[in-house]
Amino acid sequence: MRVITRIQFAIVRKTPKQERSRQMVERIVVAGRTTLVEHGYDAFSTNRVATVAGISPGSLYQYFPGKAAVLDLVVDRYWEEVADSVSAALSDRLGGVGPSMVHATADALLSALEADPALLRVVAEELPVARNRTRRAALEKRVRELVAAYLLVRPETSNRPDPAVAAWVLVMAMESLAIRWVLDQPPIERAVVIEEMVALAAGYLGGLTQG
Amino acid sequence: MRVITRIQFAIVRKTPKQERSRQMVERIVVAGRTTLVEHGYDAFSTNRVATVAGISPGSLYQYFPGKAAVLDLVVDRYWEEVADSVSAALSDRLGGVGPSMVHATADALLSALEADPALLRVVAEELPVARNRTRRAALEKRVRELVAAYLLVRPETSNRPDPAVAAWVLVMAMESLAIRWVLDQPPIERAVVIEEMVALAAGYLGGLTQG
Amino acid sequence: MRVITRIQFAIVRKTPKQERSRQMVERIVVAGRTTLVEHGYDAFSTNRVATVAGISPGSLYQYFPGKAAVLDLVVDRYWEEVADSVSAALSDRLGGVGPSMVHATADALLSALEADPALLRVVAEELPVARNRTRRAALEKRVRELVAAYLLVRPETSNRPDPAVAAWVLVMAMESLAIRWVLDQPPIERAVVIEEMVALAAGYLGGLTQG
Amino acid sequence: MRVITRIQFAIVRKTPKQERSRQMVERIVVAGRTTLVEHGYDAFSTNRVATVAGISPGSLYQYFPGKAAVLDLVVDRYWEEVADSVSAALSDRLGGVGPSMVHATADALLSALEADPALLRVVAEELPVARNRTRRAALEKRVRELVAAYLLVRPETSNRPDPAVAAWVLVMAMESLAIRWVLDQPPIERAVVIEEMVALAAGYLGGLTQG
DNA sequence: TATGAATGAGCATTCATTCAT
DNA sequence: CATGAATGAATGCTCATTCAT
Repeated sequence: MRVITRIQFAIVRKTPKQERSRQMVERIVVAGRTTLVEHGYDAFSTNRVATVAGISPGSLYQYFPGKAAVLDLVVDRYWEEVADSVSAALSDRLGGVGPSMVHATADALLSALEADPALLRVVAEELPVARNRTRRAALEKRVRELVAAYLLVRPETSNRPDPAVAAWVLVMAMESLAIRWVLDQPPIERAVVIEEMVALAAGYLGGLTQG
Repeated sequence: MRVITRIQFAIVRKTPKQERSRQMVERIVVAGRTTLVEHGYDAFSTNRVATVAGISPGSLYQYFPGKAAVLDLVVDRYWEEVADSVSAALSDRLGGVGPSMVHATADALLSALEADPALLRVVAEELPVARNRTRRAALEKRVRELVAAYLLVRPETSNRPDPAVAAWVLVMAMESLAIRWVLDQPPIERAVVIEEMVALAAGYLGGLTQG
Repeated sequence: MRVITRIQFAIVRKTPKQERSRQMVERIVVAGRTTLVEHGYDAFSTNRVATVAGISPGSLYQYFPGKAAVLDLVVDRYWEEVADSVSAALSDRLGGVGPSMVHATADALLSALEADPALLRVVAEELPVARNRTRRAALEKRVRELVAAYLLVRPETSNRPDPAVAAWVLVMAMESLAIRWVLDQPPIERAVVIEEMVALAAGYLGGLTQG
Repeated sequence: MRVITRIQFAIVRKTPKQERSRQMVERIVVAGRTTLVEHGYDAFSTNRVATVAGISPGSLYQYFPGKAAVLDLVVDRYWEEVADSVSAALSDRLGGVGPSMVHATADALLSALEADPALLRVVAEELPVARNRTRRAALEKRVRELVAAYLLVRPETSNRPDPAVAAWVLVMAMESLAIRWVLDQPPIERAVVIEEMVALAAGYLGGLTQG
């Protein structure tokens, strides 16, 4: 065990150079995220991000090819975090019955989005969506495929004719509801939205009511 | 008839000054919309909008306090058009049975969004959404209240405990699905999305199947 | 006469707007020339030129599409001045005999170049020649054609088989010698260089010795 | 033989340190020249040159005080090559008769310039000429002195009063014509320019026709 | 010595807004 | 009212040079 650990160290550990580079990238991404959250997209200039990161504008370009790349990484990280949470919750319950799975997933999604509403606001509302379109689409696809797979494996859980279509509808609706609930703060209790999301999914699929 | 006309005139007619002003506002809004559709948000500069409107940049500031105000009005108009279509479809069917009403509404919504996909793309994806937040929220509210009223008047159509909450969920889900379907062009037939939207609403409310 | 004058005024006079614009272009060109002469090409930045011209950087772009255009105009003006002097001297003597014509032309060329040696230095030595290549080539061509025409009209003045070739050789040699004499300041009297230039031309053409 | 070798070694061999240094300077100069030829002066950045030389930007500064020094040496080398060719041709014919000497020299000059037109273009047209001024002047001087010496030794070959002046005029004119012919590619045959250059020199000196 | 990450002043250009005419 | 020239702060980015390792 000890030996294996050592070998893993030898393989996984970065050289000092790579390590320092990774740290700078991290500092810049954090600075970018901070800037975005605290001052919005308009303030997201390379000079400002560099200043917040405590480096010179020139140094930023040693780690990123340009402003867009910094933004991309910040946004990527964000959606990745969200997708990770949701995927984890979804995967954990994949063997379970319908409603509780939806419930857990909705809960996980809300939690992930609630973690940093300010960043969610910027990412979802202030950004030229074109920028994060691809990434967001990729993550939606990832979740969608998970859902479609589930529907395919357990056809008795759904009345809908096409699992792919059903997955698209479900993921889109759930995502939108969750985002809007977090951002718009309608006078609806957290537990209530989740219930409603479950009801929406359950009612749509029909078969879930038996689960 | 004459009298009525006069009265209407008295009420509706603006002074010449106001009338001219209204026309200029109109020209500017149209110019802004055109610019947005044809060249995207990046090209939406006050100078360009003024040029397209056939006026000088200075004049634009006589009718709007700044660039943001022009953008706001353009976006307002757009969502107003969409909301008008949907409200009309919804109001027309308010007396009817559930599923067909949802069907008609979804159809109307899709049609409204399909009318100018280029503008929808800009408004929904390129714009700093914060800008049109208020207005869009207002329009969603308008439709939501209509739906809530319906659910209140016909409680048998819904199993959901809180009509206001149900209306929020429904409107949000329908709007999101429609927008994404138009913009992302997933491989789903138009008729199919509508069916799925109906199924989503029907399943959610539960009672619709009986209506 | 008075009437004609008035008409000419009406035709020639610029509108106040055009006049103001012309003055700004002038100010910028002068500022560019000054910058070039006093601080060299490295200092020729749009911001500096604008500052020297007493305007804001943005204003420069109302009169020129970019930095290159300002530089081009400065350089154009310079070579035009030089070519004008030389052409004038050449044209004046076109009917005269050989050596005195060459003498007068060389004198005119030297005088033109001596007028602003600092600018000559920058234009001839510091500039990315690509920039003023075209213009300089055009002016050389202009003078060359004049010379070729002369040689064609008065074949007895030249022993050289091809007037076009002879013109190319003469113009190039004279231009180079004049520029280098002004810039390098070799220990050669002004009168002597001119004499030598005359001798060079006369000897080359051969027939001139009779003039 | 062995002894001689040792002596040569003692004289020629640098200490290992000097030797290594010389090699690095060489690598950098070659890298600079390559960069200049392949990508022009704009690409001539210290970082790029260092990369091409296979060293780090910091190391470059161990061998050169700055970018300018690298450029200077590259340019020096170039003009030295050219001057070597010309001097050689000139020296070879120093004992010979006039016209054939001029012919051979002009031919050598053209050949030297034609050897690397890309570099000639950069050196003669793209560079801030101020940079290579000194060196180029030195090389012109070298050739000039050779010519002056010849004129002094063989006064019968020249009608010109001052050999130094005549040498200046001749060298300048020949050099300029050759450079421009190579770079501008006028519609003149190679043999023809050489003939014209010979005629120019011969006519100028006058006495050559007798030689 | 050699390195190469870090620097930071500087660049050309844009555009929302103002204000004298 | 209308104009449009003028503004000037701000932008993304470069690159010759330095210096801690």
